[in-house]
Amino acid sequence: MAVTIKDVARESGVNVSTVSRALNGEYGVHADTREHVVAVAQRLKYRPNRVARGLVTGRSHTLALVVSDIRNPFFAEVARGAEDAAYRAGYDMLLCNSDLDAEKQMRYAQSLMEKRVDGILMNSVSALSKKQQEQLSGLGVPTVLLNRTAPRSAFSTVCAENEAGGAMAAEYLLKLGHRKIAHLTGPRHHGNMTERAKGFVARLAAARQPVRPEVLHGTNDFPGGVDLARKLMAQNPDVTAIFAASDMMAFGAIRALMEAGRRIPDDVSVMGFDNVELASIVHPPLTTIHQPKYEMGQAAVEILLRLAGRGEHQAPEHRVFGVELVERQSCMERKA
Amino acid sequence: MAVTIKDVARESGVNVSTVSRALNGEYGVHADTREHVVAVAQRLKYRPNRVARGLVTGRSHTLALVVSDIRNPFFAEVARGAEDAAYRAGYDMLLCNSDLDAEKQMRYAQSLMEKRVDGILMNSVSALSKKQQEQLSGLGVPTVLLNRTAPRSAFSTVCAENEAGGAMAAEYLLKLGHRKIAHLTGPRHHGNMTERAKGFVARLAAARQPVRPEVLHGTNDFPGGVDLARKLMAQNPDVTAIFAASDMMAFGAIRALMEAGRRIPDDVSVMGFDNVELASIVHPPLTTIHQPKYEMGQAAVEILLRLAGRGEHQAPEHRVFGVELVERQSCMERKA
DNA sequence: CCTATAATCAAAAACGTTTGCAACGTTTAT
DNA sequence: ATAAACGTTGCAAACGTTTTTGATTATAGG
Repeated sequence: MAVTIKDVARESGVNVSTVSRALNGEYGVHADTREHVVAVAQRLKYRPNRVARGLVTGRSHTLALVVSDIRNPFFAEVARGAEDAAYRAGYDMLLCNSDLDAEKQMRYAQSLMEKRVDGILMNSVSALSKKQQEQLSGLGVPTVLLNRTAPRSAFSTVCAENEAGGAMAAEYLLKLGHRKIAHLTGPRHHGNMTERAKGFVARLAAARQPVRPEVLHGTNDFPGGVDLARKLMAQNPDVTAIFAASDMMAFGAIRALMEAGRRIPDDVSVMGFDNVELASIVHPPLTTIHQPKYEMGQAAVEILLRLAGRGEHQAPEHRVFGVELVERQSCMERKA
Repeated sequence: MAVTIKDVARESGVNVSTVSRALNGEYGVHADTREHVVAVAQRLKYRPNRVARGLVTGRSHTLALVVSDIRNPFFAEVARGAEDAAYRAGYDMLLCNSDLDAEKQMRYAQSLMEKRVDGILMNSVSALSKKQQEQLSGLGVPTVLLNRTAPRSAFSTVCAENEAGGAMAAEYLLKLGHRKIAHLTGPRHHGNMTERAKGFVARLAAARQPVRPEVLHGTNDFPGGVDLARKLMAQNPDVTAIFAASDMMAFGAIRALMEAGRRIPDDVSVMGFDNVELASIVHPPLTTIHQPKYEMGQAAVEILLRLAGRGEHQAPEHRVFGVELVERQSCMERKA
């Protein structure tokens, strides 16, 4: 039905191998024949079957991005950066939503390597057991982990300076004169979030007059923020500043605080982490720690492409991105 | 290197064809041999090469979603619905960001059919010329258009009741007593946005005391909303209600109004369209027209799967989803 | 006991490419 | 003049499946 390389060969009176070489711009075919073949191919509207090509070359020119949920604006931004980089290199990108579900994650991984993807960009493997992680890295397909420092594993990684970011937040809140401080974060052992907390409390503890923040664990999303903020108001009504481990949690906290009649930043200052687009849209505009999401996605596929290039020889690569505080209007000096 | 069907055949002492049938659960292989083959395959950790399979079957078990930008929360939601449906059916989904750029869109389309995707879910083809559209539909791969009523073309479509939604907004604003009304929308001839505007002005004109809204065209995003709202305040400072054709534009408008010292909803009421997650997060929570984004994505791939199932015989399918007004706190009765 | 039928499997032909190797004619070096 | 080298092309094998066809056996019926 579709026109194949054989049709082009027959029509232009040469062998299929010559057509292949001509069309792929390989060395060793006369300029005249190449020209002729190209013309015929164009006339017949020939389009190579990449599946067939993939079978013999062993490469699919396809990457995969597996995130917990593309609706999370953080991942959407990363995805865009990744896809742009892939597109530029002539690669396509599969999208997978894992919900951080271990079984789903493994099923995806299986399917992806059955399709011979050239590389996988994964959000997190924290839900996976040690054995599953080994199984994954044993698949032999280049993999880079996002927002995860895994120095000793076979995986490459791309992440932000989470710990430094936490410290920056602490520094800022301290500078504004806050002493009663809380930290709202995700589940325990959440990788990068844990790091943020670590940097935050460490910096607070290192102050001239050390402060021990209240840290509450919950789910890393809007409802989680609402929930934790309510809990906080119940048990520690006198906090004047809150640092949330993600913007979404910060939004939730703001909602809960407003509903309780607290003014922001007048009564309580709120900080986030990520700097998603909405951070500048909400009211009040959120002061937060920016991490370069787009660039991180981009960098991840660049690593992937490098890894996929050199066949077996894959020493993992690691890349960490700087963060910066972007000051908006959700924080102010503590009233005297 | 990887273990192939031949290895399984050799190891279990049968022919490859038998292995294939056994593993695919086809008729005509003895229960004992099937059992044995399955056991061997499991022991060898055999994973079928889907590229090879795709070459002979002609199906890739892959769908493609091409949207203008996955960072748009509307598309993220659609994408999630689509991907979930695809996953359930054992399909993978490619993600493409077109930026509504015609050339990029065509390049994607080419690449996708070279990879033999089984179906394409496209955001819009409005940027494409007539000729390009024909070229696209001539590709022979099932395609469903999102948010586009294209009754006469070869494409299937999934969209929301845009016109009715616009009318609902008008009705609501009218009921609140507003008479000086503006509509902020996207570029002219933007398909679904045009329909929203149409329903909106029509309903307004049909009122007992007809009102002619001010309608301004701009870009369909946050900055566009900011921009248009500023323009509006300059030329029509006395409007008391604004209906934006998308939530993102509404957010922009809110920002501009607030910066100008207008209170919402006290001074001016604002409505959006889409009901993205943020709509309930921003302050004030946005009154908007909800469209079932997740379900629309889902429905789109269901259609795609049906189309892909029956080979050539593809009569286009059309599905339109109802919308509903969700009332929050960005609108109030016009002061007497 | 022989044949018709069904069940099970093996053999081989596809699917559409890429690619190593041989063949060929022409030029260059010896 | 002959051999070597080179540039251009064809031939055929490979990639890992599915699927069609055909062969072999077992089962049953007459």
